[in-house]
Parts: sequence; structure tokens; C-alpha cells
Amino acid sequence: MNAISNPTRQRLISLVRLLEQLENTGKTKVSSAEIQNRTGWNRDTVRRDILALQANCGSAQGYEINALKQAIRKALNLNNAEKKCCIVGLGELGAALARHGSMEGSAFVVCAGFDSNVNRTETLVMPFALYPAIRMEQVISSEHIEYAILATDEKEARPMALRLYACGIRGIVNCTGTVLPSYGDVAVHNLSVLDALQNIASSQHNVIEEN
Amino acid sequence: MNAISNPTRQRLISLVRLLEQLENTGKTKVSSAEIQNRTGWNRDTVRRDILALQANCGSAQGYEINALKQAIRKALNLNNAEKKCCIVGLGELGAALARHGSMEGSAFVVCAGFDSNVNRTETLVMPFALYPAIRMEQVISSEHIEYAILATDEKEARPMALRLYACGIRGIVNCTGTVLPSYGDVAVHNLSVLDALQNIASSQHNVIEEN
DNA sequence: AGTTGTGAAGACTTTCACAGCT
DNA sequence: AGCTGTGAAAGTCTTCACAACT
Repeated sequence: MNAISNPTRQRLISLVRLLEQLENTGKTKVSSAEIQNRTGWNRDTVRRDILALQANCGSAQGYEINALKQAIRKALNLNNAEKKCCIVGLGELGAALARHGSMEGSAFVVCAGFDSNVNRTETLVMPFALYPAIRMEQVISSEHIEYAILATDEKEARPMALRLYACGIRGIVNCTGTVLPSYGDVAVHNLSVLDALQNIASSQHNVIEEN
Repeated sequence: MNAISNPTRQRLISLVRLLEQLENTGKTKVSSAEIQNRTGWNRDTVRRDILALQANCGSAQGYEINALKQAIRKALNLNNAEKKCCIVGLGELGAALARHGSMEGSAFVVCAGFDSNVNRTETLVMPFALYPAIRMEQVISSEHIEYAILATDEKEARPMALRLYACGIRGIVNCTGTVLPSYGDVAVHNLSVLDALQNIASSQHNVIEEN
């Protein structure tokens, strides 16, 4: 029972999305070469990733899309009962992430939102319950919420994260600019548009210097 | 002139943010151990990362924060003239990213927004010019825009990306759910809250299975 | 005690090369 | 021709261990 490595897991998670998009075009088979075209990942790497699933869904005509999708979901535990999450911080970004909700069809459901501005929680209309931040620990515990999407402004990010660390949550997706560490059993994943821009720009800079 | 590796570059970019936050608390020195506490990165890795800068800003009392920050910025080309970017797709998410703008103080400036819905470009108020999507290629070229933040809905993501590939841009930060590859000289960085959630959840799943 | 800097070892990932199959 | 599956090689990254210094 080989564990699936981190890089492989990240690619497989994206691959599920790609497979869904390919299915919508009516395709039923896909080759590692086509996946390479669509994602930029080397085809050998793609085959190794799929091999790690031990799913046996490939043939000389390529992989069976539906079988592969199910195998990934099963291996990564992504088709189980709905995992509850909440959004912390209902500013413009938090509200956009909440409504934008590309979560449908996923194993996750947003079931609560918190903001320290009571005005915000009383006037916003969302398809889930909103609470003042002071009730956060209580609601997370009573509703058995496991994941948080953190979208406060930068100043509130650390204090809110410290509260989240302490209330039995399993993971945080941090959409604030503040860098936050994982803490004990609480996994943190930092997302930042600016970091992404800087990564692209500086990697191109270094490429130029190599020549 | 050793090139800086990808993992190192990503950490250094986040490290700059952390250093800024530490500076705001009045600190002037920081050790690799404290960086480990704040980020979760192993302290040996932190030291190696900083060593790659060849900046010589460490002593037995730790690193000089300001010198380290400048060294990273210089090595990664993050303090140069403003690099222009645009936002493609001005739905709720695009608008939030535009205004939320944690870009101030960075090497980037948003200077245009595009949407295929003319209503949107005419009624939204932003601190930069808005254009109908049909003018995208023309504006990107005439304004010398180098980077794009893609925030359309999923259906528009691929066609918009294909247009961006073709108009001389250097990089795209893709905030749509659609997986997009880098293409030629155009680097793409995919950002997804759902992917981040799934990563956290499935990594914890695998940890449990290992026991 | 603490710190950085660094060679060496270890662990991990990707890529190559090719067998076997359609 | 195409494809997957896979051992082996190559490449990359992290961690260990410790010298040198405050």
C-alpha cells in the first residue's frame, strides 16, 4: 500500500477536473500524451501518477476516462460524504468565494460564514448561515465543520488562524496575504495571486539569466 | 551563478511577506528557527534557501531582516519597475481580486480589466480602465501588459486563455476552475480553492491509512 | 546555550528506454 | 504507427551532522 506522493496527489486532483471537462466533450478515452498537451505535465510522469493508483484502467488505446476518474476519487477519498467547511471573513473576496462556489459536485459543502463585522453577517445574503465571528468556535464545534476558507483582511488573518487552530478544525485554505504555518494536526494551504504572479515573473527572469 | 530552484523560489517569495510582517513588529533580526515556527519549513531548508542568494546577510545572531529582504527581492527581480497586468473576467471574483488588490507595494500594477459583458465594463467602477473583451488583444499590445489574472467563469476560461497565449503576454494566473497548461513562452499558474481543500483532505486521508 | 554555513548522505521525483500489447 | 507498464538511471531536494563563531 504505497502512499501517494505529494506532487502526484496534486496532479491527480487537477486531473479529475480535466477528465470531467473531457467527458463533457463526449470523449471516453484519453492518452497520457493528450494529458500532457492539456496540462504540460510530462507523459511519463502522468503514467507514473496513474500507476500509483493501482487501478488498472489503461490499455493500448489509452485510459478509460470514467474508470480513471473514479479510481482517483477513490484513492484520494474525494467522493465520500460531504465534508463541511466554513468561510471566515466575508469581505468582497470572501463573499465572492462563497458565491462563486465551484464546490458543487465536489466532496465539500460550505455551511457557515463568519465575520467580525456584525453588519456584514446581518445584511449579506448567502445560501448558508452567517454568524458573528464571536460565535465561531461554538458553531464549528456544534456543526462539526472540518475545514475553513480564510478570507479576512491581512490584519485579522493571524488572530483568526490562531482561533481556528484551537477549535478542532482539520485544515485551512488561507486566501489572505499573510503567511500561515500548519500547526499540529491543522494543515494550512496558502493561496495568493500575488505570490503566483511573482513566481511566474521571477522564474522567467532566471531563465533569461541562464542564457 | 547557480539558478534558484523552484521550491526555493516559492519559499523565498513567501518569506519576503513574512519578513515584512516581522519588520512591522519592530524586529530587525530573525533566525532560521523562528522562520520555521512561522512557516513550517524545516530550518535547514530555510538556511539552504537563503544560502542560494549568496547574500551573506547571516551572523551568529541570525539574519538581518532588511538585508535579507532586499537580497531576495534583488535575486528574484521583484523590486524592478512596475510590471503591468490585467484582469480578465470581471464577475464577482474578478472584481474582488481587482479591488482587494494586495498588490500595493509589489512590483505589479493592475492597469486594465476586460469582460465579454459590456454591461459589466460600463457599470463597474475600478481604479483602472475597463474594456469589452473584444478589445483585449489591442489594449494588451498598446499598453504593453505582460501578465493576466484570469477570473472568468469556467466556460470562458479556455477560449480566453487561447487568446491570451496569442497576444504576447508572459504569464497567466488562472483563478478559474479549468486546468490550463503553460504554452510556449506563456507561463500559467493554476490557483484553485477547491484543489487546495482537496489536497488537504486527501493528504490527511493518506496519513491515516499509513498507521 | 544559541546561531550560520556546508559537505555528505539520504530521500524523493522525474525521465529514459524498452518490453509487450492493439 | 500508437499505447501502457516498469526497471533503471538521472536529477533534484531535503535533511543530517558538525565545524566555526557569538
